[in-house]
Amino acid sequence: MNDENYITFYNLPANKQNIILQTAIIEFSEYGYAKASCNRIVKAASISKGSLFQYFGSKEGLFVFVCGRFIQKVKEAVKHTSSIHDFFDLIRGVFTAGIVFIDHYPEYFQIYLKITVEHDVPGRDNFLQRVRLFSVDYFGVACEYAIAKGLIRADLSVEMIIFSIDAILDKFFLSYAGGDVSGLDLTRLSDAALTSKINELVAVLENGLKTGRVAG
Amino acid sequence: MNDENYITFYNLPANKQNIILQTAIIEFSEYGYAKASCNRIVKAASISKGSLFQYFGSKEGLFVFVCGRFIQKVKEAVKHTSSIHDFFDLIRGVFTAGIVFIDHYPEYFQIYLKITVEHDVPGRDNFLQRVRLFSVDYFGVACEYAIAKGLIRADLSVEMIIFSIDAILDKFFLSYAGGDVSGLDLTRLSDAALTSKINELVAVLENGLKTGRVAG
Amino acid sequence: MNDENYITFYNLPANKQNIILQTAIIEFSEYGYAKASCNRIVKAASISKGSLFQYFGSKEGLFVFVCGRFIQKVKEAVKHTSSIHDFFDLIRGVFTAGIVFIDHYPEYFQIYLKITVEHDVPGRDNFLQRVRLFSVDYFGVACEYAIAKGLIRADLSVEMIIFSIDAILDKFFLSYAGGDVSGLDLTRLSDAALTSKINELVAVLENGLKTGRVAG
Amino acid sequence: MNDENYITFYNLPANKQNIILQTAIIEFSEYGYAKASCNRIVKAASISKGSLFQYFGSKEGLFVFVCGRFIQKVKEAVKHTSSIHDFFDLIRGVFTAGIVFIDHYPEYFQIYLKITVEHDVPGRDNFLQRVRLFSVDYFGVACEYAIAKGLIRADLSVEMIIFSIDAILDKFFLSYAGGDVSGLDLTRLSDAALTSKINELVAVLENGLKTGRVAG
DNA sequence: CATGAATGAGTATTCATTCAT
DNA sequence: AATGAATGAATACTCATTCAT
Repeated sequence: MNDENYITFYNLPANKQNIILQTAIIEFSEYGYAKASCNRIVKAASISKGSLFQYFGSKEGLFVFVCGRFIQKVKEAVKHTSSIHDFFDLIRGVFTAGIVFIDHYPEYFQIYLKITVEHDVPGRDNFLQRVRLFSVDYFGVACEYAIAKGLIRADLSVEMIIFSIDAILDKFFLSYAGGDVSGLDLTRLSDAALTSKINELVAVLENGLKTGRVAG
Repeated sequence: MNDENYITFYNLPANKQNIILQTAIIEFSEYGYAKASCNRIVKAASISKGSLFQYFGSKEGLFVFVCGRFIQKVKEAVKHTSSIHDFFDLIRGVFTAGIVFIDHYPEYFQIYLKITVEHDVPGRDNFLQRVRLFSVDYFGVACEYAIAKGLIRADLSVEMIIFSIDAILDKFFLSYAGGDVSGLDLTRLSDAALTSKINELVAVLENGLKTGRVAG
Repeated sequence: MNDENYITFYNLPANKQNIILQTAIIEFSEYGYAKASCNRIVKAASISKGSLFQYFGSKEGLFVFVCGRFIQKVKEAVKHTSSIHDFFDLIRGVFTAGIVFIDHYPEYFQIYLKITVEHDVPGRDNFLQRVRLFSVDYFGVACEYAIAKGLIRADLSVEMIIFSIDAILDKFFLSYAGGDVSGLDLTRLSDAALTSKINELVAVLENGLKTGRVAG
Repeated sequence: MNDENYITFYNLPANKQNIILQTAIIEFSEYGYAKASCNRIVKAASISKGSLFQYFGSKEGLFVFVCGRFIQKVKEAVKHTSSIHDFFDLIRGVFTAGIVFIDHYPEYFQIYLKITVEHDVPGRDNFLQRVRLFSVDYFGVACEYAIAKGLIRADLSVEMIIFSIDAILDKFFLSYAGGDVSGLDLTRLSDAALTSKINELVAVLENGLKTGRVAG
């Protein structure tokens, strides 16, 4: 399964493709890579064992395929935020985009989380770099622009600014997806309540925690 | 493995106990709970299969035992920060304590990360609540005190303040432990460079990102 | 192994099916359920370990399958006695049918005996109710009819009449199958000798149950 | 564990002996011989593994010991019936003795049942011959005497007479112990109801065996 | 005499992958 | 192109017995 990847699979009727893909996504999201079972997948998707391996060559091939689809969806989800020009509005836009993504593709998000901590996942590093939803490449330009305009403190490195933003986004999405065991439960909040939480977090990023001004 | 737990194990000579414990820690840190292999453990620790189950009753028993040791170590690591009174110094203290912990027990930290995303881990929720190193319970009191003293903005909820701090700490430790694939590599930094990064992050928390003051 | 049971097994060539079934029957008859070994079965049947579980899903699945076949055979064995109208001839017919069954399927009879005293056998109660070869349901109608006709003493309850008959049949079959260690060895008797024993036992029952005196 | 059997065990304080014996009895009654676990026994009896094997040499040795005690109890239970002179009163006496025995030693009775169908039980044949509670040796003399006196039909062989009686006793005790799945449940009957059932069964035997007509 | 740690073959079951049809 | 039977090493776990202390 090196070159002409997945051609047999693409010849399948679209709805059969979808069933197989969905089944695989669910399996990987539930069990991660290593514990996912091809046996369960073929049973749940009602295809023969031989077919799965004909389509994807191996468990690994299937997983790489699923990850590819994942990345496509991420790109689509983030696309429309590119028109936002204010730096902190952009952050808010990313919060929103993330929520929408998790609502649409909760299993993909689970897969992402699993891969994060699982070693020995094929294509792990490559995948994580590409999928890391809203990171360096994305905020980098906007951040440098904001510094240049004097809108952001110049005594902070771009690197650590983005790190801070990423950190809060990561934890927020994790909590929203229900995977966080810290006190905060974002799972069952109304849209308004959620927006309020987001505003608080952006406020922290914007203005910090202290009452008296320190430096600028 | 309910009552008089681990008595057989405790009767073992100390160095044998250590070998077994270490072997188990390494296995769980590498594979998580589900994929960890008792076979590999007994082979690596040079004990018989029967012995492992005599000591811990089950894979689960062994895991719970390892987690217990983990929590002990966490408690020790955090203990000395309790004397710090300035809120942001406390945060710095926690950064340092975390680094020291990860330096001493990198495998424990890996286990923690694995459990974070793995479902069906015995005692998961209980463990995560207890081990969640530097969170709500820990910062809560100090934070409320700082607000009461007027040192921290009152327009932010304690909940979201702690969330922000946790978020940055989590990601920092993750990056330091080498598990983060974001651009930032904290793995090979000198102590001075590390301190500088920490100071930047605390600065963000203290004063936020913006140049002009917004509210207070 | 819930739905479409045993389909893989049924796709096997008939003689392979037979080998596997026979091997399993022998194993269960020799060791009962709990002590029967899947390892021994696959070795004796010359199939791979994986195959056995592909066919039957579990040891339990295999056992249930074997029991199903058992019940089929029992039904066939008893069928032809339904045309017998005289009550004591019917009893004689059941003696004969039992002997024929044990001759044909001695291992099945052993399985039946094992299940009788083994707890924790999957489907035990259900199985015993269905297989209980010549019991309440079977003799019940005939017995009530005989009482109504005045052929059997009315001062005995149907319940205890059947109990008595069952008791003697049970012990007879047990002795015939070689499992009884009472003085009586029915194992190596000629047909004529066997018939004579049966007649003696039916005579006891007849005189015990009948209204009119027969002999003495 | 061949010659000076169990001497170490007999040196134990009586109540320790009892605990060990009881524990073993319960284990064997629940699991039969093959599936009984020495591990469970030593744990439940709170003795060391080494001790058990010092006392009894092996699982087999322990089992044989338990069986020996069993036989003692059986002998005691039947003793007092030896004074009964009427043949059918003797049968009634045996019914009663059996009930009393099962009430006192239900586990022993379970062991007996298990052994009945389990092969590869050490000393099985020997044990079954000796324990077979109320059989040939016991009824033999009384039966021959009754025939000689003309109280029992002479056209039946002693062998089959005893067989019939044994059959009904066996099934009765089995039902009483709750191990029978035939319609009859003797488990929860009052003493009076039980006596009534016994009388019905003895009536069947009496009329079946006696020379003079009794009732009908 | 008592102890209990050590053992290794045993148990049922699952797995990704292959390949003849 | 699709099938699905076959595989054997892997999994966690239990066992009766031994023997040095």
